[in-house]
Amino acid sequence: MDGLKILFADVIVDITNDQVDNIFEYSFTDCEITLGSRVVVPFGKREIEGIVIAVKNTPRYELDKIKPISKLLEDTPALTEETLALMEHVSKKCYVTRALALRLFLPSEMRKGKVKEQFIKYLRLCDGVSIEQAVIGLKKSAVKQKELLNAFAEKDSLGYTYCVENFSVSAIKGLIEKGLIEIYKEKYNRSPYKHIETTSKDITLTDRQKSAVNSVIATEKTTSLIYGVTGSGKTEVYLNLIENTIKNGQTAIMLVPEIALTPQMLKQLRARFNDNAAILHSGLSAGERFDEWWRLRNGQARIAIGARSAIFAPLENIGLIIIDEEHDGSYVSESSPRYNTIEVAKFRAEYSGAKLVLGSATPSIESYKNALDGVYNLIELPERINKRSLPDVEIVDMRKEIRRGNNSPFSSALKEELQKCLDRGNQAIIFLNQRGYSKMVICTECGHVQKCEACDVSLTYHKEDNSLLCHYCGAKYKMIDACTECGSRFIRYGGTGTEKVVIELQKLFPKARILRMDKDTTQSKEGHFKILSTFANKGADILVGTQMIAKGHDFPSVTLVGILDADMSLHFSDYRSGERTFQLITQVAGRSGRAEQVGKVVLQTYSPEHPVLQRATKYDYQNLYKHEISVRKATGFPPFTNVVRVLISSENEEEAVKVTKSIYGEINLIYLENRDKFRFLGCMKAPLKRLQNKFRYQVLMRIDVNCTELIDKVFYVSDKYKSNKMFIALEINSNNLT
DNA sequence: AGCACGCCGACT
DNA sequence: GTCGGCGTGCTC
Repeated sequence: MDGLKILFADVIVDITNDQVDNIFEYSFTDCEITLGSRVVVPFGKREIEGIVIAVKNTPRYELDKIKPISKLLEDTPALTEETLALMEHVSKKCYVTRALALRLFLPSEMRKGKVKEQFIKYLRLCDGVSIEQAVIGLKKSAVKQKELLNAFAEKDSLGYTYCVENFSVSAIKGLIEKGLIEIYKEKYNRSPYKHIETTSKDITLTDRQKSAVNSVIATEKTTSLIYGVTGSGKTEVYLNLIENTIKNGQTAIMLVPEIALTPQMLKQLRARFNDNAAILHSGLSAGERFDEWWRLRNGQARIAIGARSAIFAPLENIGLIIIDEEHDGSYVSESSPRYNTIEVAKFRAEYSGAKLVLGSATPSIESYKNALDGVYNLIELPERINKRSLPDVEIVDMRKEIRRGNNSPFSSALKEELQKCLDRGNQAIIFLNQRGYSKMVICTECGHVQKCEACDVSLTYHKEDNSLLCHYCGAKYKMIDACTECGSRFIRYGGTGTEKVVIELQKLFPKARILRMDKDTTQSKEGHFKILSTFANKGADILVGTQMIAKGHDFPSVTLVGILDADMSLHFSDYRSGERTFQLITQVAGRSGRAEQVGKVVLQTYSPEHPVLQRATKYDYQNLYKHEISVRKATGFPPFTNVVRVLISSENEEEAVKVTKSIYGEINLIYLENRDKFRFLGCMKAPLKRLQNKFRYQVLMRIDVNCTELIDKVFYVSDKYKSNKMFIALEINSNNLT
């Protein structure tokens, strides 16, 4: 019989090393093995997990060297033709091995194979058993057994544990022995955020929302950009689009910028689509993520929701991808593979013929340019629902405050507004982008600043556990009581962090209940969710927090937002600092006055006349865009070029310098041949010149867009220098070049 | 990534 | 003389 016909498979083994970034051939006869199957293969002397990326009749390799596949891990192939193609794409675009790209598609717990499916036991009547007849057959004394049998009149199956609690083990056993009932197992899905209540409100779309929905459906363009002010009801548009997609029998991906935003989005999705929505993000437990992943893979759930990594959701027949707050920096991965979520989404959308919807109140300069150029379908939602006005933004000049002798983190204007807000029983949000107590610890005698031993950065004082933390490498030191240089006991704290703000606020408003939300208070499981729901349920009056409170949360009672350090991001030497600052202010401001009451924003700054701040107070995105785009065109920055950095790091500084010079030399040759395509080329120390004991150098360049082949060349000349002591990384349009 | 092979320093 | 350091190379 030719059922035993030998087939051959191209396999990617799960080893992320450049030297094993090859396709290995194996033989098999098991017809269950197909494209995308996860398998175990012999590799050298070991057994390694791998993925089948092709199946064929004839091998490329010499027959006697081909080993057979050891086993098939799951019957359902983990990847599909589409996700395999995407894997290849990511591997090429991000300059990473296929094995590393593959990991994006699988829940990490699936690889080591540790997490098992969980089963739950149920009881049901055996086939052909009638309750009435069975009850007659029982002895009179078997009261419990009779009760249990009768319980099946209501339901076909009962939970095993439920029966044990309500009847008894012996009753169950008795009935099983008589052949009347049986135990069966069913897969149990550990579903996250079970306890969140679903708010289902019937919503009628406004005309503008309706036409937005129609426009996305009608356009022949793949990508639509919904440019809608905060509170313009973008979410409702999304929900309608998803509904439409599901009705068409297709699937959808919905991305939000932060894990913290998934519960509230899930709430709305569950209200509309029940358990048709599955959540995918790193905040879930291993088991939860595993189950949610499989619910999507086998079609039980057809809507994937999550932060950026959910773009790799195992869905087939995708009809819609939504990226909310598309301008957000979190959509660009900061570690390898350094993928850009929007780029990945475009690939998936084009491959599947799906629609891609980008939504933002402050679109990225690049996206807005694409929309104006007609590459994207532009949809505008210029009005807030119910025509509520955006909150008033008041700029406070902190230089004047200091001259007046006010050294506290709060201006008198902010204090007044806080008082008013609290008196009225409303809630306030205080935003500043610095966690800990103080940014640095300085000796007043010799001026020495405490630094991390492994990195070239000052340490942040955390009062809560009386420690000094390095925010870059995570190192923790004991707080000093004397300067480590001169022994002086006079130590000053420089730069205010959230911890200090809470303490100072508590002094000013002793009766106020204050919550803090930053990386330190959200470490526990569902930590974000707990803090946010406490605040939403008015369990606190003031919420102090970093970046993570800026995004998308809806707190109807918040009428005041204080931005303490609007300058922080403004004076970064980054071409995007203006754009980022504008986005941040608009976003934080959007937290205020979401219900009936008019909101207020107090923006504290040392440069009140700065045009970006001026435009931000007027929500003047149009002029911000005009200004930014002309500057970038003139100076050769994205979206007209790509900023490419080759980062060279090593514990040996001399070697790093040597390699940097060699790489620069080689890139310079490329530059000389393509002068017209380059806007800049230079090599220098990285802004953060030492991190985790490694010295960091960089070759920086800006290359015209559409010249990706030049970036490829840069990669190949740089990558040669990589070794186990010399780290080389290529970054394209990275968010922060530290 | 591992594991084997291979070529030079300090030990019973 | 050997045990063992980790540099280099290979895995279908």
